[in-house]
Amino acid sequence: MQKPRASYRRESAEDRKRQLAEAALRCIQRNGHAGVSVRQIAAEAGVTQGLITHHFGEVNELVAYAFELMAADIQSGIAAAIAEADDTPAARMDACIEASFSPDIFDQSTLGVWIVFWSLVLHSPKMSAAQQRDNGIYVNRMESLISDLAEAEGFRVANPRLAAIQFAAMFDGLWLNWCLNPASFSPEDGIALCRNWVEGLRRGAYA
Amino acid sequence: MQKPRASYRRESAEDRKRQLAEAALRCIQRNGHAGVSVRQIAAEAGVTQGLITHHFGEVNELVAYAFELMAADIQSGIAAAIAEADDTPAARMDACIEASFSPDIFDQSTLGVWIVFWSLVLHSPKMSAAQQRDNGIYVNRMESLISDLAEAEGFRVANPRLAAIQFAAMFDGLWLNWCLNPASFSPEDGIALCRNWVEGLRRGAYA
DNA sequence: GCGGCTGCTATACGACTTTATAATAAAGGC
DNA sequence: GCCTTTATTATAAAGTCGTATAGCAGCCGC
Repeated sequence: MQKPRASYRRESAEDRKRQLAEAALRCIQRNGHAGVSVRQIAAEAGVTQGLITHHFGEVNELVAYAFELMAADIQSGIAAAIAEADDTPAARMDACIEASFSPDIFDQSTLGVWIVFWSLVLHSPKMSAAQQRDNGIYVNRMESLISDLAEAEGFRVANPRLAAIQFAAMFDGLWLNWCLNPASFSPEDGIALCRNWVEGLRRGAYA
Repeated sequence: MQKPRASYRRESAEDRKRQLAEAALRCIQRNGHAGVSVRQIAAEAGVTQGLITHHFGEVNELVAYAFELMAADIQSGIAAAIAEADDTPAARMDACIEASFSPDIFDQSTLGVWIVFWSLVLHSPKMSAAQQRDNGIYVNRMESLISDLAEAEGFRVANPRLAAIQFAAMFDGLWLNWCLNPASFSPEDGIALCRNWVEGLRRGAYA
């Protein structure tokens, strides 16, 4: 009376982990927190539950892995845009701003997943560690952009680190608010607002 | 073999709903999303599970109610601080900033709950409606503060509504980031950063 | 073409979840 | 002091959750 065993493809651990993580992202995108479930994710990936245990031990590990994957994607998107820009601090700063509001990132289903991740950070050490890593990279980049711009254009920023934290927080806040209420402003508005913020830097508001 | 029925106090619907909501907040504070559970909340409130069904029908309703309660608290705290300030636009703006970083609001356990709420908004119509109401009030206030300040001090802000949205998003972003990583900056830093942002306004960065 | 490694399936178990329903007792009106 | 109202308890039913375990089967080396 047993179910006949299903046929399957054997995959490398790395590939499979990625597949599972991507399935997890789709589940969270669709169902929010409710999507964080071994069964749902396994079904989405077209495998059985045991496979998640096998590769990750526990679900939190999988979720943290998915987070890191997504964070790396976002980071590399922004980094690439900056690298492609003209090699002036102003152009690089602007490229960062534009990339942050590009459809790849500034997308409701992407950000919806991101918000769920945030809510997990406080209660999962793995997630917390991953978030701190990611945020550190993020803020460091912002700090460089700000410092370089200040030096190139000859204005002063008293504490570039703090300014960078604010800049990063502003992005997060705009992402969050737009995701929760997309009608309130457009991506172009977001870009304009961030440029204004930089203009404030130039005019010595942070000196 | 039945359990002897426990004695209890009868309370007005309003009081009981508030008690349940407060218990829910404590549970979420303690356990994040896992705290959103009829059983946990009922235990925390010292009542049986059925009572939640009785008063709210389903859990989401209770959570939304708790959200509104907490949102109203935060709003009234900030509103009170503004009302107590000197009646100049600059003083009122500053009071708003300081209140936003006061220990009542800028508190990890408070913000931790808040983040969980955010993550629920996208998947719960009730929560979404409540969030939009709350956010609307919030942004409106910011817009008034900005417009009044601009008029009083004679600088120009091209789009006060958008500026207000950014200001609000900046608060959210700073709350979020500090909550996830309290070591990165202090409340005083947050206040200084927001003042700098206002200084940017004054210097015409948003004209 | 034949073993062996291990990725993978299938299944079971126990704890926990929400929601529904009937019974009970507390409190207010009279 | 009784009677009604209804807030509240107790309990059940049905489902989902995560984790563990046993063994099959795809693939690699030979």
